[in-house]
Amino acid sequence: MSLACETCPVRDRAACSVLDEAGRDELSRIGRHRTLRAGETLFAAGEATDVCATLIDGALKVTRFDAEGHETILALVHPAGFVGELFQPFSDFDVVALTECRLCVFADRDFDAAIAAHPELARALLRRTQEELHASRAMQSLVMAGSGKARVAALLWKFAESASDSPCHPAARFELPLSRGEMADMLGLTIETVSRQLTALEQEGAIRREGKRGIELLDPARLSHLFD
Amino acid sequence: MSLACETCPVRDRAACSVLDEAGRDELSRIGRHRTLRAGETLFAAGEATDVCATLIDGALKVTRFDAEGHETILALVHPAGFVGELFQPFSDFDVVALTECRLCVFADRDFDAAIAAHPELARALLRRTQEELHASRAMQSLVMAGSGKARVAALLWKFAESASDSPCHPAARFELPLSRGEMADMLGLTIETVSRQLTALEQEGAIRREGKRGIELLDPARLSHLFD
DNA sequence: CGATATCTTGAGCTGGATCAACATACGTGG
DNA sequence: CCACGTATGTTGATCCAGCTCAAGATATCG
Repeated sequence: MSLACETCPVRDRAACSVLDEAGRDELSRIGRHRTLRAGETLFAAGEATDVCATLIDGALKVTRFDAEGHETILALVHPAGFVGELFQPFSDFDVVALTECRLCVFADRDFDAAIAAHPELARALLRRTQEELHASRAMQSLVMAGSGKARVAALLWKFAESASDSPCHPAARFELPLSRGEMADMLGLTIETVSRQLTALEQEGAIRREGKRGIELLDPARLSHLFD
Repeated sequence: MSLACETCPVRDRAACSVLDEAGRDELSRIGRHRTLRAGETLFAAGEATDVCATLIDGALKVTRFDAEGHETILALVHPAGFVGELFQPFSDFDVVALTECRLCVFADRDFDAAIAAHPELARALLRRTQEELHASRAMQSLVMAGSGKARVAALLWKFAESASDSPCHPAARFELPLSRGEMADMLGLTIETVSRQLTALEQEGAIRREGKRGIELLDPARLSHLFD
């Protein structure tokens, strides 16, 4: 079998995990693996969106460039996540690898057929998409209403949560997965402002920095009360 | 039949339009009509989300209040639109009627069963949700990157498009469906800034105002080049 | 006709952007 | 191993778009 689902690290978390043996076999025949180097583009804005994919390993960003060449990061995609606009002919966003990535890629038309054949797959994808919509709206409200410090604090919190094994409990110590510039692009701020807010948070005793990317949460409560 | 789908004004645009006669009959048995007065709340943040709904008539807003009581409008819902988080136990957002509304309401558990029984319904909902996600991300990038004038111009454009019968062509003249305050809440600006940007756009010759809510597009190109 | 809500306009203030300098890490080749 | 170059991050100084506060203007309605 080409896709070797048996050894897939996300086989029980990805959308395809809701399928039975036969369904997964079918998907494995229409899909193919692909790897991306860090910085490589999966879809580009303006191009035809004829494929979709499940991320097996690594991290992707969904971004948009405005007229002046400024990049906005709209979402991050983690392993087991799904990308692709099944129903829109052209993409308005770029999807780019942040790190080296392994993906399971499907042609849109094949995947749409699989959705029709396997209702539970459609339902799983619906669930995923509703969750993404929810996350997008949460981000939108943060960016629209929150101050620079609140945005940085919320992003730190999100990273702390995803670095922790127990969900909804932030890790006390973690490494930032993004550079200052990437954080700025996610938050609609500049590199300088992100840097200054991190120093401010450190001076207030909310966090401690270790090197460029290491963060220790000294006072999670103080951090979380800055947003929400 | 309780829901009288035969006379429903959105029967060929709503998610349920993909169902055959039998499927629609089934839905009509599990759903019920509800009307909301302007300002009435359908869901409130923090409450259990045990129902979902298709909007038949009127307009809804999806909003969030931050700690200081500031409201952010995250999305508008138009007739044939669908609201409801099928898979999340509690809502993080309020859904409130902007105008008097008629809705077709379903219990989440019933609707989920209908999705399982009718794959085409799941697919239709998936499509709708992907489109909403797309719209949410477009809004997010506008708010993160765009100036005040760009945001106001983009909102005018959106209203002009939805006021026009032909899609993708803005109406030359239309009435603003929102107050200045509601526009400000959608754009992450203040009432004063929205008002000032409208005056600026009028002085530049891009638009002409007629009374408080009437807008005439004098120079659509000048307007649209401000964003995107 | 006054009362209340909505909108516009003006005058300053401020948070984050911009511009600029410096610091630190990390190769790569001499 | 060190010298240098590049990428990344920090800090300082200034500027400006949009916020805040305040005053009028324009409905709309009993």
